[in-house]
Amino acid sequence: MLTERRKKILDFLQNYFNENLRYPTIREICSHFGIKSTNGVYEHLKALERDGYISLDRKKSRAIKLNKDKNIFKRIPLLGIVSAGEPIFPVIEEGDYLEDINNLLKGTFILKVRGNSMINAGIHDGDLVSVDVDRDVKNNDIVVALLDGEVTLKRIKFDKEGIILFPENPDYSPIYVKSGFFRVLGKAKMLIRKLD
Amino acid sequence: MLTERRKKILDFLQNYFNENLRYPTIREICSHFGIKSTNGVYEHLKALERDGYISLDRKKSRAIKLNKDKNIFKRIPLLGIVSAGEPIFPVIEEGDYLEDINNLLKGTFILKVRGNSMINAGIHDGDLVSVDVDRDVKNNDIVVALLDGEVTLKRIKFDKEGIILFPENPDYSPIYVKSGFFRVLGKAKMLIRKLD
DNA sequence: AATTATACTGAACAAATGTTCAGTTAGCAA
DNA sequence: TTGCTAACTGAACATTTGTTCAGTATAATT
Repeated sequence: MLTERRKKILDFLQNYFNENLRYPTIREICSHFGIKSTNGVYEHLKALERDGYISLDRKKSRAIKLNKDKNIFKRIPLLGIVSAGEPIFPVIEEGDYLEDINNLLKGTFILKVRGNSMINAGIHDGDLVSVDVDRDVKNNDIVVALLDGEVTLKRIKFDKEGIILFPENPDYSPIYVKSGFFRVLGKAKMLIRKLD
Repeated sequence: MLTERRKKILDFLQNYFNENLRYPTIREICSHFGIKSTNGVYEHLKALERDGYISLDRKKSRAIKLNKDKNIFKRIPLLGIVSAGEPIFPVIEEGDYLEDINNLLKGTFILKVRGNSMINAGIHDGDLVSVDVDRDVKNNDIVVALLDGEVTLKRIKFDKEGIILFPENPDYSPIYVKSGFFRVLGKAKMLIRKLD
C-alpha cells in the first residue's frame, strides 16, 4: 500500500530527477529524510517496487525508474489559463501539471507536416506531429497512412463502402481507399509547433 | 578539441540516457567501446568537461550532465515529411532529430489557451502554449501579456502610438495599451496540442 | 492475543565506482 | 629532432553504493 511516507519518497524521487537529471542514491534519500540507516530507505524502495510504483535495477547505482503508469510526472507547472473573453489570474495551483512530455512521446515518431490539407484542423504547414504506432484507430481519428508508397496525414472514416481519408480543407478531395497497398502507420497524438 | 572519439562518446552518453534515463558509469562506457582501462574513458570525460561539452559531479556515480548549449539532444527521430500534394517516402535520415523537448521547455511555463482570439494563427481553444519568460520581445511576436491583472495571448506590435495587442481573429478588436498596469509575461515558444 | 506491516537502527560485507599514477604508442606540428 | 597531444594499458586505492542480517517499536488487522 502507498503510505504517506512512501508517497513523499516518490515525490522526492521525481523532484530530484527533475532537478538533477538522475535519481538519488539510497544514502542521498536517507539524508534528505533524516533516516540514519540505509535499510530504512531500502525497504521502502523494495516495497514501492513490489507495488509497481518504481522499478529497480539491482546492483546498479542510481538505478531507479519511476513507473509512468502509476505516477504523474511533475515536470512543467500548468500556469492558470489564458482566455480571450474571461481572463484569469496566473496562479500555479498545486497538482496542476502537464504530463511528462517525454513519456507522451515515447514509442512514437515525429512527422513534419507539409501542405495545408489539414488546415481546418489547425494543423499547419511545417507543424510537427507525434505519431503513435501502437494504437487502435477509430473512426474520425487523424492518422498517418501509407497509400501506394505515399504518406499522408488525414482524418480517417470508416463506412460501408470502405475507408475514406478526409482532408480538413475544402480545396482538397477525400481519398477513397479502394485498391493498392494501404496501411495506417499510426495515429496522430500530439501537435508541436515552434512559435518563435 | 572535439575529436571523433569524443564525439562518439558524447553520442553514446546521449543514447544511453535516452534508453535508460540515466547516464552510464565509466566502466559501462569502457565496455561499450572495448576500452580496457577506466582511465582511458576517464580522461575523455575530463577533456569533454574541460571543453564544456559535459559537466561532471566529482565522486558521484553516473553524475554526468550533457551541456545543452553545446549538444543537440537526439531524442526523437524526425521521420520524413508528410505532404498533401507531394508525398515523400518515410525515411529516417541520420542527423534529422527534433531537439530535446525537455530542454526547449526549460525555464518556461505552460499556458492553456481559452477562447478563439488567436484562431487564425492556428492556436485553438484548449491548446497548450509554452512561454519563455527570459526572452526579448520583438515586433510581431506572440506574447503572453498581463494587462490590468488580466492575462491574454496576443500578437504584439510596436508603433509610434505605442503598443498594440492584436488578436488573430477578425471578430476580436486590437487592444491599444495606453494606461494601467501592463507587462509582457513572456514570449510564446511552442504550441502543444493533444490530438487524440 | 497473535500476526502482520510499517518504519526504522546499527553494523557489516561485497561489489561497484570514481580517481590517481606511471607508463606506452602513434601521429602531428614546430 | 623535439615536443605535444590523443588515446590508450595496467595496477592500485579509496569511497560510494547496494545489499543483507539481526534487532526494536508502533499501529493496524485477524
